[in-house]
Amino acid sequence: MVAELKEKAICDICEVFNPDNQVVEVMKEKELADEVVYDLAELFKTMGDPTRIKILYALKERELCVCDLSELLEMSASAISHQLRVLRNNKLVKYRKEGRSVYYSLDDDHVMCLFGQGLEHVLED
Amino acid sequence: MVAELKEKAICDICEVFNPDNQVVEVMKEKELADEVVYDLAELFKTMGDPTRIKILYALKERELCVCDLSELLEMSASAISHQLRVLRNNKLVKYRKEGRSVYYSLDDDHVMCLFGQGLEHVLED
DNA sequence: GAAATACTTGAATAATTGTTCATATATCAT
DNA sequence: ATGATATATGAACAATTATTCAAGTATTTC
Repeated sequence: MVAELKEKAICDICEVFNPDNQVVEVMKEKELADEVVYDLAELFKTMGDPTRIKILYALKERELCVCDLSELLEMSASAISHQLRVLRNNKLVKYRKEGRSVYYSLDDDHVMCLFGQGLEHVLED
Repeated sequence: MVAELKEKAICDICEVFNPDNQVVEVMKEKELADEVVYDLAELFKTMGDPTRIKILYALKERELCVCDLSELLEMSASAISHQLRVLRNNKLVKYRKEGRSVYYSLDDDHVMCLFGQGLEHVLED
């Protein structure tokens, strides 16, 4: 059962179920296209900051506005807004305006998947 | 069958099979411990550089020595060595000495898992 | 309209980072 | 020992980055 799924898996822990997925193809390539390398680096760099990690984690269940995040992380609204822009530019969060508030939420599931995988690495040994 | 596995999953795409895994527990927490936040950020920051992405990807199947990597990426051995140190410090690669060469390889599966998840995000839309 | 609130943005500054260059260590061949 | 090869490391420099501060826009309330 598990073996069956593993056929298309990149590794034992993280399974990719989408059968005709580009990822599997790209991972088989000998060299990565420069653009892919650059984009990947940008993605990881974006997740490579404690403030942004906290923001993403805070958004894991519910959407929050800038001032919610500002209070939660005990940082200025300006600092939070700057970081949200970085997250937005890298498609890690999306937003929704309501009155004078702007509500942010995670853009897709990949973010928390990466989080989980990262934790696997960090928590081991 | 898949549903059965999904019970313990963090998200639809990336499955965590280890049943008594710390990750699942940590992800349920409201707040992340500062140390975990910092370590996660360090991990992602480490993967957030094109040169290091290329090194990791080059090591995905076979171990390589510094001068192999140096030729492959067309960079000085010094630059490669500096980056390998960063990767070593963050436990993303391990090494093995043989004569005057030092062979580097990926430290564990998580690295390529993160890669796969990262690609999922980068390649979509 | 005026004041208040929520957020964004640009400039400035301090801190961090990637690469280069020079130098150092270790191993091997002669 | 000497010279050559493979790697590591420290200092230096340019480039990038996170936060702060001040000023800007947009929306609501009075």
